[in-house]
Amino acid sequence: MPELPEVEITVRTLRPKVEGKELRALRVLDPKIPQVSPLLGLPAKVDGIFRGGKHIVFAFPKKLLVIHLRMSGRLAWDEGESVPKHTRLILEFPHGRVLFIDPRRLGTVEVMEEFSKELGPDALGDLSFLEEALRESKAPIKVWLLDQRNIAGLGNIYAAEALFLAGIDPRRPASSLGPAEIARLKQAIHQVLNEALAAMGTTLSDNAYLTPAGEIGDYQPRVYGKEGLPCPTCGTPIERVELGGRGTYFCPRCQR
DNA sequence: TCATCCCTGTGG
DNA sequence: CCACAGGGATGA
Repeated sequence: MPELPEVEITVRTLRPKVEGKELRALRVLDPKIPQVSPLLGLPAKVDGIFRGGKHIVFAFPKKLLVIHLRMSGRLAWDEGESVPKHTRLILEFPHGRVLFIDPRRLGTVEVMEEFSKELGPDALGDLSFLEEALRESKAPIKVWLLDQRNIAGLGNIYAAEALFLAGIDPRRPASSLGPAEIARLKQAIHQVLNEALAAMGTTLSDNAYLTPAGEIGDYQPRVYGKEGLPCPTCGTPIERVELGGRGTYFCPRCQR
């Protein structure tokens, strides 16, 4: 579910709630999740919360608590008492709590000394590295963009959306993109991510993603999930193919 | 570089 | 019932 914009919105929403606050206790409700509580030495003050690719990092004076939401996870800020269905972890603060809710149980929770993941440059940052990096891979550009070691933050929705805006066929080998196409791609990635941030992310029909405040994201994909529907630009039916095992949506006329 | 697996839920 | 799902680690 969550890609860079959803994770970034999550972090921004939680920041004023948890930064500088004391984490009193941590309750693990799912045996799949490791007992991280002793590792953190609670209670402990949250120095900061930040995003690393799609990871959410709670920074304590000596340790980091790193959460990845994977497909169906989300964090919620809650000041009530009830425990919603699929709650896997609860971070207890004096004035409220953070709930990790994850129906599919694919999300991960770990404690690290320092943040070290094999992540490429952040998708929101300077993308000038793409010129050279794309030359070295024959993988389909869509598959390349989804590999977090290449570029961090894009997922299945926004990779498809960026390629649509750039007018690039997702099946094209990365190394086949010319300078003008790469320039369009860089611009399109930033545009799509910034649009999604402004919209507070994307909430699909299943409502799996909500901000920590419980609000939906208003981003409206142009091609993702739109198989058979008319392309917003030219009206040609959107097609779906499988790339790297993931559903991939594109306009066969606008994207070449 | 690919399939397979991890899980559970939903929609056709 | 089967297909599919905003992600990623793993092993062949």
